[in-house]
Amino acid sequence: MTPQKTFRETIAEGEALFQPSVSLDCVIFGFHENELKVLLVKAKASEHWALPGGFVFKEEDLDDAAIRVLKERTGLNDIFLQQFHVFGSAKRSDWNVHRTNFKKDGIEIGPDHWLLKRFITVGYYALVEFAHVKPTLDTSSDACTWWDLNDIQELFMDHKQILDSALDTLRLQLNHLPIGYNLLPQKFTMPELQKLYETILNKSLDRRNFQRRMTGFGILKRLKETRKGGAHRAPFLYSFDMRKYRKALKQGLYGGW
Amino acid sequence: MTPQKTFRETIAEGEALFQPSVSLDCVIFGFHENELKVLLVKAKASEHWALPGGFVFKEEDLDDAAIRVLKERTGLNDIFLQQFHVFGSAKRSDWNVHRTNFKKDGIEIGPDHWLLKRFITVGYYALVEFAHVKPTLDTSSDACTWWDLNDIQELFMDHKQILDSALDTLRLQLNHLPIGYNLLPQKFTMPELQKLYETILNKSLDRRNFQRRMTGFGILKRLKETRKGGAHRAPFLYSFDMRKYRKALKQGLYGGW
DNA sequence: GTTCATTGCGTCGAACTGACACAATGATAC
DNA sequence: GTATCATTGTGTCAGTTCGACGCAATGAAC
Repeated sequence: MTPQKTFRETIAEGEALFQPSVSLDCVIFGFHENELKVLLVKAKASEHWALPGGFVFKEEDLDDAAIRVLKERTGLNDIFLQQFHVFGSAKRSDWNVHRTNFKKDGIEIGPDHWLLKRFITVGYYALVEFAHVKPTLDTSSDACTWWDLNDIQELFMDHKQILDSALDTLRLQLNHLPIGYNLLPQKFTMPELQKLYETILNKSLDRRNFQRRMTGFGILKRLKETRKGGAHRAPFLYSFDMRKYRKALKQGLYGGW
Repeated sequence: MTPQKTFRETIAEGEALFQPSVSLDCVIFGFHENELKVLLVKAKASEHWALPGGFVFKEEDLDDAAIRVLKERTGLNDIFLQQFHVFGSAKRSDWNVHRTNFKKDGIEIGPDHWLLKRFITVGYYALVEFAHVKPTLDTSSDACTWWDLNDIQELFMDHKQILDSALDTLRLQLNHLPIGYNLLPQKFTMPELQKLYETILNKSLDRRNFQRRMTGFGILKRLKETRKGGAHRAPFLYSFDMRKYRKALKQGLYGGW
């Protein structure tokens, strides 16, 4: 069973397999070399790169479908994954434009084909540890790789808008959720954590105030080790105190009212 | 065209009219007599009360469908309305249980009828001014009325869960959005605004600190008038400074980082 | 006019925030 | 081996905010 064949199969049998009208797209964030990255796929159906997405099997929970898509693209289970918005504009998909692209691959689909119908898509965003991800092709894609957030100009259909919306959500969540755990390796230094925050917020923070604030949350454990090998003074390594981390995940970092 | 007839028509023609698989439900919050209220409908299809909901026309934007449902139930346009979560469990709907209820109303539907299929529903929550709402029946309901939040025990399908989720979202939004504008009349007193916050958060706040904080946001205008007629000192009336209010809606009340 | 719950305004110490100083560290250059 | 120097750990300090509470003014009820 070649990939091409399963792709054809999916296209042929999709209507029977999937919940109609509904799709999902994942904005998968990673952090590498002090830059925020997004995992994109090059869809066969288009010239453009796209967010990894998929459809929901008829007996499958929506959230499980998102977990499945993530697992298929990254090889990862047990990941921070959250829906953030539904994109339901009537005109958001224009698959008909892409019929010709299918043709180029020798795949003919009729004008009433299920793939050409209107889809309402649920946006999920995921935070993953860059080094653990093995970007994996699926049968409907030519490529699957990390993109630097700053290099992304135009994407398939409304996927750029979905991406921007996910970034907004991430920036908002940064205020009341302990984000670092999902994007950094288990052990990390304070400057690394700060770079992550600076990158997401796109603004520089005071080193000393940042440290005071983060330690103040009480969700970090300072280890005895330091990160040697840098050109200067070796910073301490930290890891998350999982008990307090989970508590903060539920309650939020700020009490609010 | 009697209501009963359009109900039958909708049931008969729905498959051709609506986007399959997708529905939406609205959690409509109001504030009255110092209590948080939710607008519910008594569905013909069930013994239970339900959230006002609907389906998406084939050429209609998802958000427009929510606006339409809200307009139909409340008579209101131009309302604070926001999607907050998608409920996509495969087992969330068990319409088959309710086939018998249709039968009681003399409506027979087959086992493959579109209404019995699986739906993924998008949850919207709305904040409305209680006094402006005219609860309006639709053709699929026996009743439509306000319920006190505390009196709601069990609802249709998973609607109680949807309601609880909306309330969580509202409580979270309270931290960074100027909420009062949508739930209170144009002119209101500080104690009234405080009661609203206390009701939503289910906890009492210090009168003086509340006032300092709210005025500190700079989105309120104190009017020259006072609310006479109360048994004691007449409190000043306030209204929202719309320019600063809209700015706060976009930027959030707290800077965060 | 007295009563009294409620409202407007203010105070005070504790906690937090932003800006910055200074010493310690550790690889690199010489 | 030692000087260099960017980077890190820790601390200070003034300005601001926050939670708790005091007190006088108000206005309907008696």
